[in-house]
Amino acid sequence: MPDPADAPPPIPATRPTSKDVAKLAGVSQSTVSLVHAGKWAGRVSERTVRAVIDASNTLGYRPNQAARHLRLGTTRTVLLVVPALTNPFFGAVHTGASETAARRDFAVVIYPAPVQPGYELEPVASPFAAAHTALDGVLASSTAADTLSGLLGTGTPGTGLPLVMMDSEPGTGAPTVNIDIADGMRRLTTHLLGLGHRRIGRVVSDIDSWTFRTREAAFRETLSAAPGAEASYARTPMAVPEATTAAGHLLDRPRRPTALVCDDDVIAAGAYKAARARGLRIPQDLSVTGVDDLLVATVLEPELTTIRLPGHRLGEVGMGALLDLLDGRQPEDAALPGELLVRGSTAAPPTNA
Amino acid sequence: MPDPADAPPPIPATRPTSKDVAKLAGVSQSTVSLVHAGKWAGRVSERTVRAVIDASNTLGYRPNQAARHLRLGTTRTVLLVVPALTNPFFGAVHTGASETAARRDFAVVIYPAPVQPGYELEPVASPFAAAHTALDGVLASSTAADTLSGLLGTGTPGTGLPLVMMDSEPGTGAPTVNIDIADGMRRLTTHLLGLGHRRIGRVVSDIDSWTFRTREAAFRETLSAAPGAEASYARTPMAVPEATTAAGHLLDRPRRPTALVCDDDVIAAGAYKAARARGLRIPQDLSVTGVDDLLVATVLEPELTTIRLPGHRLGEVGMGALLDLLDGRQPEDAALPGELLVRGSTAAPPTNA
DNA sequence: ATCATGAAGTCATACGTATGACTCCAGTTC
DNA sequence: GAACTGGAGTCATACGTATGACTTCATGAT
Repeated sequence: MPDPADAPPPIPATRPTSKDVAKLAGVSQSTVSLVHAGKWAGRVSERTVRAVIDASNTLGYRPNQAARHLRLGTTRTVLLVVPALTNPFFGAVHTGASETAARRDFAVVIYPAPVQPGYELEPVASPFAAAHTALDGVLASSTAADTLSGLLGTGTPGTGLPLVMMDSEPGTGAPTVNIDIADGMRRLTTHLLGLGHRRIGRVVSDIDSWTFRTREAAFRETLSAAPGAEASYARTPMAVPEATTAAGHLLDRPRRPTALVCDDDVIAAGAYKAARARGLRIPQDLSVTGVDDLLVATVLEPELTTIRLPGHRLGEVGMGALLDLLDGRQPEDAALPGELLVRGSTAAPPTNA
Repeated sequence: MPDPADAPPPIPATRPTSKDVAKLAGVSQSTVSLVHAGKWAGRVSERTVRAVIDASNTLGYRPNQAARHLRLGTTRTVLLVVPALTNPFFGAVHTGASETAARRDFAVVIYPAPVQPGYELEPVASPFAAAHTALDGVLASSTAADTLSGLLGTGTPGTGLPLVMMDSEPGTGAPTVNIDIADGMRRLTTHLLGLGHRRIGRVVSDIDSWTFRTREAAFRETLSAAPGAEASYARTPMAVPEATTAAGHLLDRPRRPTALVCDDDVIAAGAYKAARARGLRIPQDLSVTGVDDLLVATVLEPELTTIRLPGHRLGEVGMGALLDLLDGRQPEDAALPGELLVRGSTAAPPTNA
């Protein structure tokens, strides 16, 4: 049996720990921890700090997150609940949110939630519950606040999870960060009324959530101020084929609307198809508007008049509010302005209308 | 001083632990752990199991993830690296990936990476490094494999992280899961050649990655088999305005191409704009094709002939491969078929061409 | 010489779980 | 009655970190 002292120094296959670094640097594990936490001022000399850093680098040491999570009682991970990432708007929200989170050393886990109708509890509950205890907070979008907060359950003690809602009814418990879509919708409606439109069709989303209720309320409120103005309605899922059908119903009415105000750009794309199928020219025979300013808005011919929603900013501000909440500061409800973009799809109604 | 025995039972504000459950159920902490892990067969009687479950429910107990991560040396969290979530294709990839992950109790953290040019290392490295030790593996898409694997560093011992690449050069280290875009591109090119096109313009992405190199290689290979066929090129970022300009250059050439084969649907949307600006009708004067089958493909008029990429499936299969890898099984390289969708944007070239 | 002071570290412990090694006991077998 | 068996649990410990309490030592003040 060879002398063990002659054996090459054992290279551990496992990830190095603070103890390994301590041994190499000739200090205690505490010191390593202090250095890595940046809390060594007045406790560790600069020379020792350098030695620890050098040792850490040669070993490729990274603090074990699981251990610090356990010790600190925090995971620096938050959950982002969005309806579907296949909608680029929520891609933007995520990007904004995780940039802000990263800046404050938080990770973001996404849970894409089924949208329709309201919220299915089952599919949300299970992966969510699994991650439950590994989360510090939740940033949720476009959903019934009560369902979600029921899920977060302040019922059982110590179970409540800090929550910020995006695009949701303010004043219902959780802090909210919204896009001021009411303002945008008023400006849009005013724009159409100013062009002379009086018979306006609304192609609305079949999702019952704050943002769509608000869009409709702002529309009606603005319309009611214009004498003689009237509205007709069609409801549709937010997909092109269905929206085409829904918009078609409005266009087939005896007193055809001269403008279609759609709840988002995808629905507007359907409206274009319906108009085209009936030989109606946009904007000469029919004005069309959307909401979102997605890629399709500028691909449509003519380009779509729409309200640009600041998704990226929404994510930033929403995440900022959540992180403030986690720091113990109570964030104020926020409302971000949308922007009316007037493009080629709106014009004065035909004179014979 | 009142008798402490008379004080009401202290209700802890903190989350209950397995110890609390144990006390309530009158068993040891070990037993609680065994029950929750489902490993009690032959070690705990059914009556006791029920008692533990009841106690857990009344207290609202959830195992602390940080503690089990530490104990088990695993976090059940993987990183998904994608270029940008604002591209709905990657939204689909994420959805597929996280569904598969959830089914096996894994969480997915996204890191949206800057695409251009190649990969910036700095921005990737920092949030990534932070999460580094909290990850079990990485599923990465569309990037230079060497940059990323350098980041994952098998250099320092014990630092390597299991990695699966999507849409990347096979055989360069990590297992790959790709879309067989070469096959799709061959079919697409054959389709155009069959219609009679011989002068074909290529509007290619300026990103240098496997998928785009492969598209081009398959195109050229197919074209070279057709006598007299020739190709012209324009390079562009994947955004509508730039693509419009690039496609315009091709259309302004003396011997104008009769078809434009674009590297994706967004670029194709730009080609539509360029054609329209020059009074060219699609498909009578010019055929156009894309790749992806995004929403825009069916919004364009006429609808776009394109290759549908199974993004959702890519995410599923990619995540499956990664989880297999984590289980110690070596996954095989996979290639998923794309689907050629012939729509209204392709037809025979004009006879006078 | 004695004491206080502050710098530079180390010690010991707790976070909550999972699990291999035990113990204990009621039957059973010889 | 002794030895064994298997069921039902418990014990003790380790995972890697962060941090309040402690120690040590040199310096300067008294």
